Amino acid sequence: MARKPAVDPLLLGNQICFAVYSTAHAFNRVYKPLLDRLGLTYPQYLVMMVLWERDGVPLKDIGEKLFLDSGTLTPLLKRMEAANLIKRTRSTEDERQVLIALTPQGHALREKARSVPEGILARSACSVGELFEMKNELLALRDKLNAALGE
Amino acid sequence: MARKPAVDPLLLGNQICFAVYSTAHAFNRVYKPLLDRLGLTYPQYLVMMVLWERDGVPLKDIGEKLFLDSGTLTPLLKRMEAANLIKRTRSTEDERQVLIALTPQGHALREKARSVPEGILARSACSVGELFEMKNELLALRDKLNAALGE
DNA sequence: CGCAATTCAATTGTATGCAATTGATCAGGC
DNA sequence: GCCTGATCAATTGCATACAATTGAATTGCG
Repeated sequence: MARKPAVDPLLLGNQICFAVYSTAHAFNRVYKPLLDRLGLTYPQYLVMMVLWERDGVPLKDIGEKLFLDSGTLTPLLKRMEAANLIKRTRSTEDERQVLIALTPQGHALREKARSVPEGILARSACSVGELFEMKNELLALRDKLNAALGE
Repeated sequence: MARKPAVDPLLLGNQICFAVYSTAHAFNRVYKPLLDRLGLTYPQYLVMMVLWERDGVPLKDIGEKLFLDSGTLTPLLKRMEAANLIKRTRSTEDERQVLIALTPQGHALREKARSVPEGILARSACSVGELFEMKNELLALRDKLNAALGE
C-alpha cells in the first residue's frame, strides 16, 4: 500500500528556500518603518553600511560586497545622489570606474542609524547568540550556493 | 583608551538580515536555470507549489501562504494565465473573490518539477538534516518578526 | 606600437514587491 | 430592507533585481 512520504520535497513548508525568501520579506517589513525615518530603502541602507565602513569605493566593489550588479546599482545610486547622500565621480586613474563617496549629510546619517540594529534585535525576539549562529550558517550556505554557480 | 567593540552592529558582516537577504538572492540564482526549463520564475514556482498541494484556491489564500498581496499577485497570475498554467475565475458565491485553478498543462508541469528539489539540494552542499534545522529556525524567526509588526 | 579581448558602467526590457487608492461586493446592525 | 463598514481584487506609482546589450576605456599580447 502506497504510503505518503514523510517529507514531500515539493511541499512549500519543507523548503529551505521559501523559509529564506519569506524571512527576507519579513525583515524588509520590519526594517521599513525604521529606515523610513532615515529616508532610506533597505538596499540603500546596505550601500550606506558599505560606505560607512570604507568611503570612496568603486561601484564595482559595492556590487561585489552586496552581490548586486550595475543594472541595480546605477539607478539606486543615482537616487541616493539626488537625495544628497553620496557623490558619484569618474575615477581619474581609470575612466571606466565610478567612485562612490559620502557627502557630509551621508556621513552624518550614520549617527541617526545607530539605533536601527537594536530596534531590529528587539523585534526579532531572539538572543544575540542565536542570531549569530544562524547568520554564520546562512553565510556558509550562501557561499556554497554561489560556488555551485561556477561549477 | 577607546577600544573597538568586538561586534559593531552597523557592520555588514555582522547582520543577520544581510545574511538572509544575500542567501535569498543566491537561492534565486541557483533556481533560475532549473526553473527556466519549466518556464517559471521563482515566485511563480511558489504559486504552483501552493496549487499542486491544493487546487482551486482564492487569490487571497495564496497571498497568505506566500506573504504576498494582490498588488504582486494580480499581475503575476495574469502572466501565468497567459502562459496557460492557471485559470482565474470570479467565485460565484462571493463575487469579490478570484479563484485560481490549474489548467491540465499546469497540473502536468508537476512531473517536470519533481527533479528541482534534488537539484537544489545537491547545489546547497548541505545535508538534509542541516537544512531542516536551519529551515525551522528561520521559520521561527520569520514568525517572530511578523508578530512584531502587529505590536 | 597596434589591435583584440576584457573590464566597467549605463541602458533596456521584464518581473517582482509593496504602499496607497479605487471600485465592487458582502455582512451586520437597526 | 437600508446603510455603514469591511473585504477583496485591481490599479497606480515607485524601487529593486537581473539578463542582455552597448559603448567607452584599459590591458595584454605579439
